[in-house]
Amino acid sequence: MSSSPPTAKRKLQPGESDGAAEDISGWSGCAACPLRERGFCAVLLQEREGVLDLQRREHMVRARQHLYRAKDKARHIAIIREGIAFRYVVVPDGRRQILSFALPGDFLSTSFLARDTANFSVQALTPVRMCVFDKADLQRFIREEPNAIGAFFEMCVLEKERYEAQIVDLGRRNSDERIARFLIQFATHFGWTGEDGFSFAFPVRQQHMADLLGLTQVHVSRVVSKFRRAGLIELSGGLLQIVDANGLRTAAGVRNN
Amino acid sequence: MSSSPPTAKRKLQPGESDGAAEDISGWSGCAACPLRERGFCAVLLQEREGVLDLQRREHMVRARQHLYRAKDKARHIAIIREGIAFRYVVVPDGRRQILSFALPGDFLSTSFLARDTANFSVQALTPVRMCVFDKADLQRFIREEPNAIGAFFEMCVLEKERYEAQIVDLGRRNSDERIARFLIQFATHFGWTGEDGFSFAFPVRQQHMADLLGLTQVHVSRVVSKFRRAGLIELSGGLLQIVDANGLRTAAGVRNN
DNA sequence: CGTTGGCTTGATAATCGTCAATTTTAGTGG
DNA sequence: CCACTAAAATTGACGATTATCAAGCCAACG
Repeated sequence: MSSSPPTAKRKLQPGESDGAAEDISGWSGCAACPLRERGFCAVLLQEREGVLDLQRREHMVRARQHLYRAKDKARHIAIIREGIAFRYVVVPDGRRQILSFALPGDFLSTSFLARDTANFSVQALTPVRMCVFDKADLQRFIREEPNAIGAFFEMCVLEKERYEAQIVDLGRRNSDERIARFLIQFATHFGWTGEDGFSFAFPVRQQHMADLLGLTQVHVSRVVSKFRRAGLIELSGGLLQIVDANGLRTAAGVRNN
Repeated sequence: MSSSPPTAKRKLQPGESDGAAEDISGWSGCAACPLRERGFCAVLLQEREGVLDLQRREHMVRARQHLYRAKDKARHIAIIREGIAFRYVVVPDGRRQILSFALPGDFLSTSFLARDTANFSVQALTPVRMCVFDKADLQRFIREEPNAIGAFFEMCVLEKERYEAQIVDLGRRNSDERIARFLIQFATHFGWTGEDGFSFAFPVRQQHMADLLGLTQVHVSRVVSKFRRAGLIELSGGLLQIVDANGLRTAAGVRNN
C-alpha cells in the first residue's frame, strides 16, 4: 500500500539544532532603523505620532540558529530588522518543507498574536538582527490603539495571499517554473524592477530552494545549471545576476510582450 | 528550455462558466439557522446578545455556479449556510488549482474584509445556501464592535494555518498520503471521530481532489481504487465510508499506536 | 592541507502524467 | 419506467518529470 516518499529525505545538518536565540544586546532605537517608514513599524509610528513607548529589545542571532521552535510557547513577537529567516516544518520521516521566508520588515508571523504556539519552526538563514516585543505588551497596545489591529489584519491577509500563490506553484507548476518564479520574486523583493543585468546578494542555498519548492537539492542544481547555461542568470559567490530578464520570465511561464 | 507541464491540463467543463449567483430569496432568519452557535455567527450573536441588526439576505446558488469571480469587485461578504464551495485559481495554460473548500459556517474568505478583489474564484460544488452581508455594513459593524475584529483575525489565522498544512502536503507528501489525508480531514470535518465504519455524504469529484492535491483525475482514480481494493474505504454513489481507519491513517503517513 | 559544506554530474528508477478507449453512473425527457 | 445522453470513473500502455544513489569537485577555513 505505502509507496516510497516522493522527495528527498534530509539528514539534520551539523549545527542545525542550535539553541534558541539569546544574544541580547542593547536597544539602538527606531530613529536609525531603515524600517522606520515601512510595514508594521510605520503603523506603530503613525499611531503614536512620534516615539514608540513599547517595551522592546534588539536581538542578534547567528545563521542557522533558531528564532522559534515548533510547539514552543512564544512569549515574544519579533520583527526582522536585517537578514533572512525562514519558517519550516519537518514531517515525521525527515523531509522538510519551508513555508516562507521572513525578510527585513516582516513579522515573525502574525499568527503569534492569536496563538501561543505554531506548528512551524523559524530559523535564521543569514545572521539576523531583530526587534523583539513582549507579547502581552503588544496585545495591550493593540487594545488601546484600535487602528493597529487593522494593520495586523492586513498583514495576515497578505501572508495568506502569499500562501495562495505558493499553493498554486506547488500544485500546478513544474520545477523550471517554480524556480524561475522564485528567483524573480526574490529579486523583486530586493529592488529589481525588471531590467537585464540586475545583481544582488543571494544567500539562499539550493537546499533551501528545494525545501521551499518541493524539490530535491540535486534537481534544483540541475535546473539552476540549465538556466545558467541558457544565459538567463549568473549565480555564484552568493551573488545572483539576472542576465536575461525576458528569458527568465518565459521560463517562469509568464507571457512576455 | 521549457519542459512540458507536470500536471493535467483541464478543458473547461460544459456549464462551468455559468454566470454569478443571482437567485435571491427572502431572509429566513438566524433563529432556525444551524450555524447560530458556530463560527462567525456565534461571534455576531455574542456581540449583540440577541438579534443581529445587520442587513443581510439569503442566496441560493446551484452547483457549478460561481459565487465569485477572480478580480471582480466584491460588494458582499458571504457565509456558507449549507453546501460546499471551493476557491480556485486557473493558471494561464488552463491547469486549475483548488486552494480550499468552503464548508458550512465558513466565510467566503476573510480576505474580502481587507481587499476589494481576490485572485481566486469561488464556485459551488453542491447547491449552496448562503447568507450575504453588505460589505460596507459589515465593516461598520466591525468598527462599532471592537471585539469583532478579533474574531476575524482569528479566522484569518486559521485559514493561514490550513494553507500551511496544504503547502506541506503538496511539497512533501506523495499522492497516497495526500489523498488519504484529505479524506481523513474531510470526514473529520463532518463529524468522524476515528472509528471504523463511519459513512457520510461525499459530493467531491475526483477532479476536485486532483485539483486540490496537485494531481490528475486519472491518478486520483487509481489511488482511490487501490484504497478500495485494500479495504480502507468504500466510495460510491456519493457516499464515503471509512472501513479501516487505522489502515487509512497509515496510508496518510500518520503513525498509529 | 585536510576537512567540511555546498554544488555538480551520471546512471538508474519511481512516481505521476498523458492519451485514449471503455464502462459505469447519473440525469433528463418522453 | 425506459431510453438516451452527458458526466464521471476506470483501465491499459506509454512517457516525462523528478527522485535516488553515489561519486567527485571546489572553495572556504581553521
